[in-house]
Amino acid sequence: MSTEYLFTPARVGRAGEDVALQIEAAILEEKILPGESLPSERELQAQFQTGRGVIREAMRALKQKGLIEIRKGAKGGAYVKQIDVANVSESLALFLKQQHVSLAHIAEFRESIDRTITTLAIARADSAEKQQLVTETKKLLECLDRPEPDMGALGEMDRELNIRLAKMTKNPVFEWIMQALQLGFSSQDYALYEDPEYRHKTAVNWVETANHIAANEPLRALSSIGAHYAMLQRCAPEASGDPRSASPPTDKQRSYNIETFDENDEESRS
Amino acid sequence: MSTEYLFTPARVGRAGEDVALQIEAAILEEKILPGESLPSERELQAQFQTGRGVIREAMRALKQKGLIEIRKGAKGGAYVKQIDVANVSESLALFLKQQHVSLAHIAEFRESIDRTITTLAIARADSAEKQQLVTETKKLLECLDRPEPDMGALGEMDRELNIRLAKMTKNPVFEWIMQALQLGFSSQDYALYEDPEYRHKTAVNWVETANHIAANEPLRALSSIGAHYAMLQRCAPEASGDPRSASPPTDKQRSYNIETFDENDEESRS
DNA sequence: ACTCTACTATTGGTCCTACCATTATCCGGC
DNA sequence: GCCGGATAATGGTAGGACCAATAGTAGAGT
Repeated sequence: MSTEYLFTPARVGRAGEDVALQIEAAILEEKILPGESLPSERELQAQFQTGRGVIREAMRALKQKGLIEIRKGAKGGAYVKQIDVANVSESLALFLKQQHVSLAHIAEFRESIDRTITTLAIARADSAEKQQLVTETKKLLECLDRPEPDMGALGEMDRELNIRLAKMTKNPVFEWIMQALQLGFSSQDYALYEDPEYRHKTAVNWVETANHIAANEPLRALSSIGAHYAMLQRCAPEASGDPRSASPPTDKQRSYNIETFDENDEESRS
Repeated sequence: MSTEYLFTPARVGRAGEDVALQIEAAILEEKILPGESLPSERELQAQFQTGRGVIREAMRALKQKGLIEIRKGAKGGAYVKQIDVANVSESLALFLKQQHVSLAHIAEFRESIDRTITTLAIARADSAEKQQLVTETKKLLECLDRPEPDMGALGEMDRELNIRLAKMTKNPVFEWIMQALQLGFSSQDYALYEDPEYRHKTAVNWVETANHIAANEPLRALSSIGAHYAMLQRCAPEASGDPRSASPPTDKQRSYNIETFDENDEESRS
């Protein structure tokens, strides 16, 4: 009963996009709220006075954007949903992957974000959250000491820790960016976790950082983070080159052309 | 001759996604390079042993992801292209829009990014780039003093300045994030520019910041940036200037993985 | 020999119709 | 009252036909 005549017939030539845009607009203007469903494909076909294929293509585009979710069967159809960060992450991940962006560049960005997040978390999170963070980091350390560490699980814990910390800023933007980054270069990240030294030092560093956060010691916490990224730089093997060669932190060797980084072959493992 | 038998017949039920995934994988593994074109839809239809509608929907999804570009006519088809930041931006913008992210939260994030960018730019950009930045900021100030300032042009200049500064970090990630942010919430940003005081102070602040950057004075430059965001907070209208008030420390606030749709009536205010 | 035009082949865009698979709902038998 | 099958609604697929745009080419005209 929701949609009487929201939609107008589509023009020719690019009808599919036209349909998609109209529906997207309706969703963004909240004429259709999350949880509600669009009319069935055959009904839309009638409203737009077009073929069903056009509607289906529009639906596919909207689904890809994360605006709708499609369910089969009776009472199925296209349900408007809240866009998930995962959509942004996927988009970012695709981009990073295709650009062959070096780990060094991402790490530098992450370090800057991590520092801000830590500072804000110390300022805004309550002591319970901070204590919880400490507990989780200790759990990570325990898992590490087991005989056969599960890389997947460890990576997952690391990811969750980062997101937990980001949540403590009380600013959702930081949380989303962190999630996007986590998903964005997890593939490269896993390789690092293969290094037992990196694994161990990372876990220890997490505990250290969490303790400093819990103790409301911003400078010490930032120092720990700096140590972590310095260590990452050392452990990063041939993977995407030396950070300094790609983006030197020292102001002595500047004026590098960005296009000249990452000359190593793409690891076509398998 | 390009694609012999890269693709295998798709399974039933979700054939469209299957096809899209296979093609996406082929692109990401660089079995098809940017600039090259995929086989025609009818050819793919044969290779995948499926209907043409399935292929078309897959194409639509890939196009939406920004992986391919579709041209009509003879020698048309799906051409693999480099993903543009615009895709990430659009995704992010959609997300921010639907989540009703407050300007305060975005501003806080931007401030942290801006500070890092400024620091890195001072360290890595050469003097020519810095001088160029100063020149551009002065140009912005000039445009502002004209009788009838064009909001669109001013916003554009501000955007370009931000991106120019981000480029000076020599780390493309910062550039992309800045572009994504610029495109992502430009709609909200324009409103601020309506305020003549904000306009003027922003321009003056830009010149100031650029001068400090050119003079290699990181602390003064950061101070300018802080002043800018403090001013933004004052000028921001009802948009709740303080991040902490916009997002109370309770995790009760509207989350993104929302399952609890608000039940308010669907009055479509127009 | 050059240029412009019209034709043609290729390819995406649309429409249609039929049928299959899945799922919520309803109805009848137990 | 409960359970299971029939039913209907809906997305998913198949295949064919035609339209529209476009690049290449053959041919007419100069």
